Amino acid sequence: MPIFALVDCNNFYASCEKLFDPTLRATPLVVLSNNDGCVVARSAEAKALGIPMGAPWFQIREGAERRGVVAYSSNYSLYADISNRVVQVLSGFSPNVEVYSIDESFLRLDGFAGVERDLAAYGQRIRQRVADWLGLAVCVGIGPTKTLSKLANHCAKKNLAGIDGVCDFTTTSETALAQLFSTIEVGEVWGVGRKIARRLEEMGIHTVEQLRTADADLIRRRFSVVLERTIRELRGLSCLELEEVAPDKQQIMSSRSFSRLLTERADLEEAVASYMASAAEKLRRQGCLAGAVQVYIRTNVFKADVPQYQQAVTLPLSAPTDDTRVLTRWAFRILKRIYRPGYAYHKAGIMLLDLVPLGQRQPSLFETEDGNRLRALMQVLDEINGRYGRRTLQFASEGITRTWTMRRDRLSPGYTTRWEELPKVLAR
DNA sequence: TCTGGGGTCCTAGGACCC
DNA sequence: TCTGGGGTCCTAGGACCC
Repeated sequence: MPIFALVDCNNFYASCEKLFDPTLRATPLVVLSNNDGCVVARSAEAKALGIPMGAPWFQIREGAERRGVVAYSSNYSLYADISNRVVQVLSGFSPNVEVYSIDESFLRLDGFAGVERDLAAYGQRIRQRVADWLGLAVCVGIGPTKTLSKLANHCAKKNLAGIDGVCDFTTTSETALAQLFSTIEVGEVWGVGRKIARRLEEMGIHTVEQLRTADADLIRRRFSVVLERTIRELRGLSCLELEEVAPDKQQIMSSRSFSRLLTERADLEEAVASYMASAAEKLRRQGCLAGAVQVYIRTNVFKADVPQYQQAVTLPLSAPTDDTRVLTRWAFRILKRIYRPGYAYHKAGIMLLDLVPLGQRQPSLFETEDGNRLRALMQVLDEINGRYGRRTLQFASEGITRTWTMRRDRLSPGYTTRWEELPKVLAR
């Protein structure tokens, strides 16, 4: 029988911000989405004050600040770096780790039950080491399936069945499990979102236990095989495997809201060129070529009183490519086609689709350029930017003054990723 | 003034094939 | 009155996750 552990960092972004600034230790703190838009993470203190997840910051700012809440812009290079360190530590506890998201990893613990006195104690050692080495709090959920380990993690966080942040279902009796699951809302289950939860409620299924004991065939017919699989996982039958090697992306997207509304095509071109540059870099890192490009632009959907417009066009390429210049050229063509003067644009995005690995490239019959030379150029570009920082070398089309880039008014230093921003320790 | 970004999977339906 | 059977592929839309 497989055994999964799900390790999840508590209030991850907020905790990262507190890590290098001890004065924030007891401060209610929130982290904002790109463009300083919405609350996407809250420290325990901010949660205790009732700051809602996802709230637009401009709406709640005044009240929150009055109560001492401090807001930070998202600092993804910091979070990504800390995340990698957490994974490093976790790799010391299991040979099989799946990095599920920036703040969650699944571990296989099969066989450990024979060696360890009990898995909950092992979970405690994981918690202790992450706390000692990184200063972060994590919770550990353990179960015979991924879905159950997720649920165990939920219980550990809410202190439902776990003691001190660890909850192990593998040693919980069937009766105790049934009793516990009767107290948890069905919406807490991994894979049951708002819509499905509502439909289940209409069928009289309110708790995890009711879903677990529901008629799987009926659920399959009324919903889908996905939810049926969830039921089997809740019953302890493992249907989802550990994915240790992240599969290649099937599409790469890059989009941002602007810090101000844009009306000129030239400004939109700068944004589209910038998004394309970063998407194409990701594409090359994955060793793939894009077979199609999509560009979209839109006005601010929240402003009902101004003229609205949005348009997206996808263009298949005659030959797949990873060359930023070629991709940008096509993106500009699409932009030219969908751009309408007279609107105030709020957001643009690009997508790279139909990705194929380099080795499966189907050359065009009419190809004349030397592909290797072009590839070398992109390689040099990526190496320089990888070594000296993003946009050390950039395309002129990405813009120089770039007055439209997203707002990041409260950005913390790159504590672990920029030499000039390393924290200083002053000895006296 | 101000409302995020980036993904995956499944299903239904239409077009097409023999 | 009555109109087959068995498939594949693609796309759009909807659900979910973080």
